[in-house]
Amino acid sequence: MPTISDVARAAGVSPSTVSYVLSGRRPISAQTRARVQAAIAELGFHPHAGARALASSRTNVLALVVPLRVDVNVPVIMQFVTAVVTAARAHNHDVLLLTKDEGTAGLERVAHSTMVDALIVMDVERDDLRLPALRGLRQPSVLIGLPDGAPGITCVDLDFAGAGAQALRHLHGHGHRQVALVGPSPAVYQRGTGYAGRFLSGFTEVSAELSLRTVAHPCEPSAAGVRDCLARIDADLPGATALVVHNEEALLPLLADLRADGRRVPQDLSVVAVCPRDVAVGMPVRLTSVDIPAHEVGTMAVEAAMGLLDGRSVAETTLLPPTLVERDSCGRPGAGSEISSSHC
Amino acid sequence: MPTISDVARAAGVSPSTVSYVLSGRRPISAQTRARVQAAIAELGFHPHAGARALASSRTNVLALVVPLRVDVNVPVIMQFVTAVVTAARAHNHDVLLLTKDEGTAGLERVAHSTMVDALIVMDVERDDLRLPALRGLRQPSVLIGLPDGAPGITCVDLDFAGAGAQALRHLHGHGHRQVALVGPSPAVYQRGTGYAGRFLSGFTEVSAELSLRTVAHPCEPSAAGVRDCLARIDADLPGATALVVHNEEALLPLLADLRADGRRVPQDLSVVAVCPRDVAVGMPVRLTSVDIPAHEVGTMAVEAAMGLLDGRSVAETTLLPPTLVERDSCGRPGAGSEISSSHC
DNA sequence: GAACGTCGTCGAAGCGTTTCGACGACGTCT
DNA sequence: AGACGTCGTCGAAACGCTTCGACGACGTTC
Repeated sequence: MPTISDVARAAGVSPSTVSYVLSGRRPISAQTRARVQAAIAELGFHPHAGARALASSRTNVLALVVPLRVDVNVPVIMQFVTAVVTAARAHNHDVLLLTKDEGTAGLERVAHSTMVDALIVMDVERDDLRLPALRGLRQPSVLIGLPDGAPGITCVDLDFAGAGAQALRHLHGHGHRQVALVGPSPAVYQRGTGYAGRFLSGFTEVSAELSLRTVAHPCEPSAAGVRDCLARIDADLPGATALVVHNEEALLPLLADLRADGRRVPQDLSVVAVCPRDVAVGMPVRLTSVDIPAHEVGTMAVEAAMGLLDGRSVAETTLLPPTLVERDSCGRPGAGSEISSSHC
Repeated sequence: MPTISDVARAAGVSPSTVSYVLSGRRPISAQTRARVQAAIAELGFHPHAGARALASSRTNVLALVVPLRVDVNVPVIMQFVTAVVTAARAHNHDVLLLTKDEGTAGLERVAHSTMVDALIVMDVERDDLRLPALRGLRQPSVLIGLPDGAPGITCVDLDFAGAGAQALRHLHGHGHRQVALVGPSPAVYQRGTGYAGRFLSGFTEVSAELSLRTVAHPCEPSAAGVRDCLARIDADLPGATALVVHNEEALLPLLADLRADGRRVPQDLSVVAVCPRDVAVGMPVRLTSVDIPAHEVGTMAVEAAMGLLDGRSVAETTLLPPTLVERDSCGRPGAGSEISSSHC
């Protein structure tokens, strides 16, 4: 492995000059620069990351903390991850993957040993134990999610309250007056993950504002859980003409159940999903959906981290506005009754 | 941030002594060790990763290359990832996440700049372009998958040929003589990912050996793709009494389709799936399945990497034997016909 | 033409570890 | 009692880079 001194010797300059060619921190004449670059190419020189980190106290590595729990939506997480990795690479950074189950210790380990320049933390809970630890670190951090109170840490997330509101307003606009919310799994609520509650509160507010009849039930993301949840909805709000489904995993079993039940979407029942675009499009019925912009959120989180590292001022909280895309799963209530099989 | 010298001063010893306490590479008296450890704890000392890497040429970081393509099975990938991260942590290593789309360049970047001690590469194709690059690195690598030929690189994977054979033998044992294979998406075959072909070849061999009538079709993992695939099977092998499904994403739509069609599992049609256990169990019908042991494979890959780093000798190829678990989706052909709705 | 900037380069001092050789202090063996 | 190991510790030299101050060599400016 050639070192910077080897390159310097080959180019007939000093090591510092090579360093300045690499970093661009001081002007170097075009000739010298060319010679140095030729030497670098010829020798196949790559600066030693550790040496660099030691001398510059910059690692060009970001830590990303992912949940490995199974009750979270794996494909969505993967979208976040790829977005973060891609965005980080665009800023010449790499990503060190930590799992949430290492908890506070993991964060402190990588931060204290100076393995990373900044941390991005997913699946943040409303009152997350890791927050105090993050505040104590020398490195800045960015949360994907929105804990309670003013966290004093940069946060990026979808505006889930707005999303809940928008989904319901859309159905109201189509004439629906009785709507049920199929929420995430009970475990998500119990854990105190903020987005579930925020979505629900947006939903509930609009429900009150427009005087709608609504119910909301969490839903275990299994065939049985879905059946259960639908049964409860039928019991509590038998006149429901539309469903808002904030539970990606439940989507497919739910649609299957409805079909097996002879309830057609959208003729007998309208559905608005909250999920990534590709999921909405891949369903048997192309679903009208509020997008979960994992890619944007992940990218913004990295941008925020870069901003913090560069000393730029960064908004403490960034909530991305929801966008609802109309597809084929929403109709007017009762529109399909004349052709539909009856349903009590 | 305290340094090793600060610790040494506080404990009244030299920095090298502190280092030896930390690494255990030389004997240190119990007293001294205690004093040093007290000082470490008191000052909250954490060795600087970069300095360590520079001095020892060991980073304690593994690179993990994941595919971020969407035609691969995201939850399974995530299982590999968590297995690798967990196993790596158990060996006091961290994981740097690379995406496959950085290709050869990404591998060389992290390897040449000495960011990692070893590389683990997922989604290896039969004739993978990255293989020559990996061979050229100073760091060892481990493949998850099995390329063609003797790769000269350590490989770990499930024995997919054995899995295909086992699935078909199981159905044969239940009396099935006409069986269709629902394969992965065509993209997987085209890409040359080895496991699809290996599974198919195991399936085909047993088919010939037992003189069964079989067909095999790839299957796009969408509602439409599944319908399509089932239609083709009905056309090519109308007497099929069982399905082997080597396509996790197709599973749910497929079962939904069958149900909508009035074909009950297992009374009218038996199904053997190839998928992780939790997926098989979470389906509307608990599926008899050949397990995809992502956790084991990921762990083994890390163990292999550690072995290589420690200079132990490691088998070049490790194929994990498949395990089939019986659940509720296999019956005898025709067993349910007396109660079933007729089906041509 | 003297004073002053700017530009391009160099030398050297770190950055915080690990590791190798050295070296007392002891115990053990003959 | 002398030679010889072993044990526990130290000092110093890397490891490969960045960065700061310095310093010629040139234009500019009055």
